[in-house]
Amino acid sequence: MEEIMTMIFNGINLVKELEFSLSSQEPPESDLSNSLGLISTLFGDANERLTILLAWRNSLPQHEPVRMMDMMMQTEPALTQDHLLRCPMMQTTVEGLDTSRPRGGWMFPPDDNYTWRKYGQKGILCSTFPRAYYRCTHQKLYKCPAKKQVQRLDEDPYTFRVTYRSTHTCHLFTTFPISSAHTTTTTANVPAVVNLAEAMIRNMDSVVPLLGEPYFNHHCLVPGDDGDGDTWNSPSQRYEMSSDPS
DNA sequence: CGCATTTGACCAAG
DNA sequence: CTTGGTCAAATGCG
Repeated sequence: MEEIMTMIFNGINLVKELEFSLSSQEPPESDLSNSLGLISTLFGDANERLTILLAWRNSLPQHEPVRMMDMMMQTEPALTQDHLLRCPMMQTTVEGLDTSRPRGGWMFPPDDNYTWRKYGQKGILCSTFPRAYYRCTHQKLYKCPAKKQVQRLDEDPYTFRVTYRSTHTCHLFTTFPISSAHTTTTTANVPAVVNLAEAMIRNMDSVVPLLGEPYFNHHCLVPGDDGDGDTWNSPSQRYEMSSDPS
């Protein structure tokens, strides 16, 4: 939200500058066009982000989302979750999508308020893009077993599948905000989605301030009950790939 | 210097 | 053997 306000104020400043330049002299038409475009983009982006934020807030349950997530993960310690993160403005040009490392201008999938350390990356069969493996930064300190995989989708290079596994135990040792609010819930999966989505939006606001229209296509999957909990869900089978039945 | 990332090697499972 | 996941040395960065 802070970022949205910043964008609005920036827009206002631009308007003031434009007003000043108009009152003092007639600026070149190209400058005028640039200014107007900038202002329009800024306000447009702010509006879109505000709309999305409001939409998500309206869809939020009343419980505290982080707690919902924690509780769910603790009741299902072996749970694996898949999410799709859509990042339409990931890069200004589409070239270089095959690259595996961020360069200037790259925008990576929004994070989830946890700190992750990358420990591996591997090319995956039938997938153009490599899969990245992350574990919790506090794995050593707190024996935190949380891990995640990030995989860019062939059929939509702007979409990342993020697969979570194991629960974070690290925040039990930190000042992570834990309210004493009730944590009972009826549906286990939906709140996790909401939580992630909100986390993503928060992160978008703080990390990618000039990103236009961050919208997300994220799914939370009911994990297959494979019993041992030692296998990751097979994403390609758990997502309906409407366009590509690879 | 400490921490994170990169990347080839290694390993287990099928 | 192939494949996905992890390790760990090398490297980069603040």
